[in-house]
Amino acid sequence: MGLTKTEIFTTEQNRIADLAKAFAHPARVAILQMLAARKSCVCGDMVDELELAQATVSQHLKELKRIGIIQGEINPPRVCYCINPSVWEEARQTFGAILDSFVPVPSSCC
Amino acid sequence: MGLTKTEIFTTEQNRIADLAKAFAHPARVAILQMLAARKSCVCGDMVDELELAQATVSQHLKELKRIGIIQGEINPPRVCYCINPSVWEEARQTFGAILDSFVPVPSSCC
DNA sequence: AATATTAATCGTAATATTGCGATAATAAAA
DNA sequence: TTTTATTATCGCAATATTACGATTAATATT
Repeated sequence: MGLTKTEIFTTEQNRIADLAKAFAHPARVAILQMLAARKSCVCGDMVDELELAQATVSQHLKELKRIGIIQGEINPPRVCYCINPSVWEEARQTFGAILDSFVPVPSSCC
Repeated sequence: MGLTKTEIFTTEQNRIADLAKAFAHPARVAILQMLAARKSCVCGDMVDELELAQATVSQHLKELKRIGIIQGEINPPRVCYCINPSVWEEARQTFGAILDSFVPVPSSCC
């Protein structure tokens, strides 16, 4: 098939998956690292840093905007992108919670 | 094209992306949540919990094994899956580090 | 008004992912 | 040895993702 059956999972599980998708491609990791470090902010500068075409970078930015983890401010003819602090915090909480929910114990089955 | 240019990114960026992929599909989130809570452990039990075919669940387990975040112990005719504590800890460190690397400041550009 | 700069979008191509039925593999149990 | 139970793998189909050239859109600048 090739279509994720989102309806059989909880809203939370789907949101976790979406937040993880923000980090699930090395180009998006690179973009988020740049924005987190405030190394660059303008789309064109990021295109220069990454060895990817402008259209490709723009597409990754669009996906990050869809998830909500970044926001753009039009400053013609440039667009300045920034991390959305509240969604970044949501990601911190979300990954923190799930990753803290497992505590290793010696007597596990394997 | 459709092929991620892994060679233009750092090993770290590619590893982060891989670890994120473990959580980037709601079915895998559900599997990891079950394993973290030790709710179930055997493949067949997970197939019962999830409304997905056995082949599909097996494929997600394979991907999680490739990433290293789970490990399986053959206990014929069953296979018991568990979280790999060291890779889980790697994920904790990795996501913790990247998510802590951004600190909001009021005077940002957008 | 014409030009230049920058980013978004469109169209296309190729690879990846998701999902499942059918089959194979494995080893215990009868 | 045959049967049963469980999981992995194969083959296929459909959708998603990644990537890029070309074009469009928006707005300063000349």
